[in-house]
Amino acid sequence: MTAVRELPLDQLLLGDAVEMMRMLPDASIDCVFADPPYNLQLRGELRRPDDSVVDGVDDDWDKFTDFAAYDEFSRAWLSEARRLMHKDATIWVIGSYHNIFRLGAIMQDLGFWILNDVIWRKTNPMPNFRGRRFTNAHETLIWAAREPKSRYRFNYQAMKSLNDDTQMRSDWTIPLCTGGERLRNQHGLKLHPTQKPEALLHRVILAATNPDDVVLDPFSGTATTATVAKRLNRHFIGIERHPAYVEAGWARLREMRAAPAHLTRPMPSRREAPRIAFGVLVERGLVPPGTLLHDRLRRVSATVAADASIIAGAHRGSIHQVGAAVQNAASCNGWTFWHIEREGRLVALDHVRETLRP
Amino acid sequence: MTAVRELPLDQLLLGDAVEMMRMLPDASIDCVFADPPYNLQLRGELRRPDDSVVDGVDDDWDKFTDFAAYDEFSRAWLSEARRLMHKDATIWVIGSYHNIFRLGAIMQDLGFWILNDVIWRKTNPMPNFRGRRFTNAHETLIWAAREPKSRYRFNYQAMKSLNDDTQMRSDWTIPLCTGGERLRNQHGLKLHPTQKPEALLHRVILAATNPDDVVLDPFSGTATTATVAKRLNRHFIGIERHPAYVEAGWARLREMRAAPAHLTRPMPSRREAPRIAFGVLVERGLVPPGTLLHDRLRRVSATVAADASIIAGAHRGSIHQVGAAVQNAASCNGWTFWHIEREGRLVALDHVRETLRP
DNA sequence: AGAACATCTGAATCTGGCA
DNA sequence: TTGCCAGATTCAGATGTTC
Repeated sequence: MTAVRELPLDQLLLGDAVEMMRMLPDASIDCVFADPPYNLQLRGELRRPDDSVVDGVDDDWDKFTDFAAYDEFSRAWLSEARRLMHKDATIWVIGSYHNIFRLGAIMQDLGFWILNDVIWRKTNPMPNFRGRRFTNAHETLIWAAREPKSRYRFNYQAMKSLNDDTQMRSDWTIPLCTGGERLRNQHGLKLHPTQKPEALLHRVILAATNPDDVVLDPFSGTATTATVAKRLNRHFIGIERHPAYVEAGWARLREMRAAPAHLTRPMPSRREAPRIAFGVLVERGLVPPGTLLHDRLRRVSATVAADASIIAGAHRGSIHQVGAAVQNAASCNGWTFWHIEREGRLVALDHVRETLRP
Repeated sequence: MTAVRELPLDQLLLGDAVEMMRMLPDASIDCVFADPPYNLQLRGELRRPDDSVVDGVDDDWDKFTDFAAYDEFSRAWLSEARRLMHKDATIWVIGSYHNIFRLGAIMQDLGFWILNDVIWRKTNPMPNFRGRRFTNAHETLIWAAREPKSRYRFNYQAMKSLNDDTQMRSDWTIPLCTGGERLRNQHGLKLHPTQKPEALLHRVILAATNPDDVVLDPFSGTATTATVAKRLNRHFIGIERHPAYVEAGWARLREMRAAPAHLTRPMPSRREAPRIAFGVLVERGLVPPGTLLHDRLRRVSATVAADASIIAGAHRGSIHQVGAAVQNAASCNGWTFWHIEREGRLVALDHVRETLRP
């Protein structure tokens, strides 16, 4: 494969993460999700965190050789990922205490701007059999923008909606991937040691992308990221070096149907809603010239002029400017500060404005 | 001050962390708890939606020019701490995404052996006022042994007892330090910007030390670590460079009474652990160690231990077991059997527990 | 006295579009 | 790039005030 101009959209690419990423063009990716292997073994084999817990090999880590090799490997793929990300793109990286501190520090050194660390709290973690430590009941995700000035996407209202209408917190309680979702071979053994739950990717993708965005997973495994991306009408590119995983991933993708497009758009946020100027309310007679505006407790009032400026004593200007002036404040949201009287009760301008929205 | 041979036990030392640690002898400390500056990089004033100003951390001690400066500072104090720790000692370090990845990587580089990363889940975090990120609802603790071969202390049964008789997980749900526990100045403002809850230190110290062990806190602040260590009959050494904090710490220590020694020993590990959900009340100070419990008619009484077991005569165990034993009954609901005295009246534990529910 | 309501606050890397 | 300014944005819990 040689470098391509056009992105290979909705593909699982068989090959090494860094080598394959080198083929892709700069600034072409909207979001990266990466579940990197955590250790480099002597034969170049890559192991993942859960593997080490089961096998008990975590105690055998040779820190001097392996930390350096792991850091070099991490810098290589993170640098390539950063090149592929456009200015406002974000990246998610998941790991455990074995590797996440190194990954986080390297990301900061490369110029990524951490937005949150997010905890995946497992409802059903593997117990600690030897009773010598706390049950390892979580993994850590780092969510970062390409750079401090990125104007990154965050679907705040969608996350709030997903969480009973309160802000989504940095700790997510989600079960392990088990049961029918867990891919198995002919012998009923799990196909991949660390298959992530689709619920986790659902939240990641819904939080940080829009429909038709391109999500890259450089350690695709059995294509959980790609599968959820397809369901949510996002484009995906997966890279995986084990042919068996790629094959299983394609089979999984064939089974997945995308949800109807209108259901996968994030909950519209007020920030992104079309702006409605106060003048429109005046023009259309909802707040005719001469109307009296009051603050919530009727301590101050103002009069609406025909040009949608308002007048309070010596102050004249926008609803925001005059609201700030009468409070002696630096700034003010006039939409929520000012009210009009309707049937004897005060109603915020913000509420009046709602009647103009679809 | 010059180097000492004997440890200055149960003292708050006024001075710089690294300089003061240099005075102390090698391999003399059993456990370190460190809450270093987080290197927050706050760019401007932040206001709540109601336009009030958030009182952020703007202290000089949290100002570093860049990551390199922060790393150098971190390597210096972590190296000294490691020299002071004996072979089997452990260290706890708390931080947020701003600094914890750098700290974790440096700890690994210095030869510490990470045992767990532990998440402090805050029940009542400050929201994200701008709706641009996930609510920052947790902080991360790293628990590490001095070296891979350390035979470190972990009071497994005490942790299990504190957690409803199931293994203590790596995520701990504990509220912020507020209310009466929060130290304030004459004007009612918080004395220290980042005072940690005693419940957090209770769990840390109970998990990883024995009575009479020496706990070092190189960034002692208002002496939360020292205060909880005293309550649990551990020795402490606190280092703090701000005289006002040291003074407040001494005042706080004078108020604290150590619990009776036999109540602060961890639950014997061979013993069948009781089925309780009582530990949270002990940890949060609602039923502090040493509290006397009575039955409704004050015919029998028992004493609360730090690990939430209770003692009545020769009986020691859960509130349920001891309740059954003193009645010569097959079983007993300790929540309704045992009462504490409040303003001269007996209140059932079940009622005390209600205050922790929403 | 107690319920109902109002106010305050906590380790925070906290906006975006247009001229 | 910088400056201006419209306007979007909060949860749990403790404490204080009013009815």
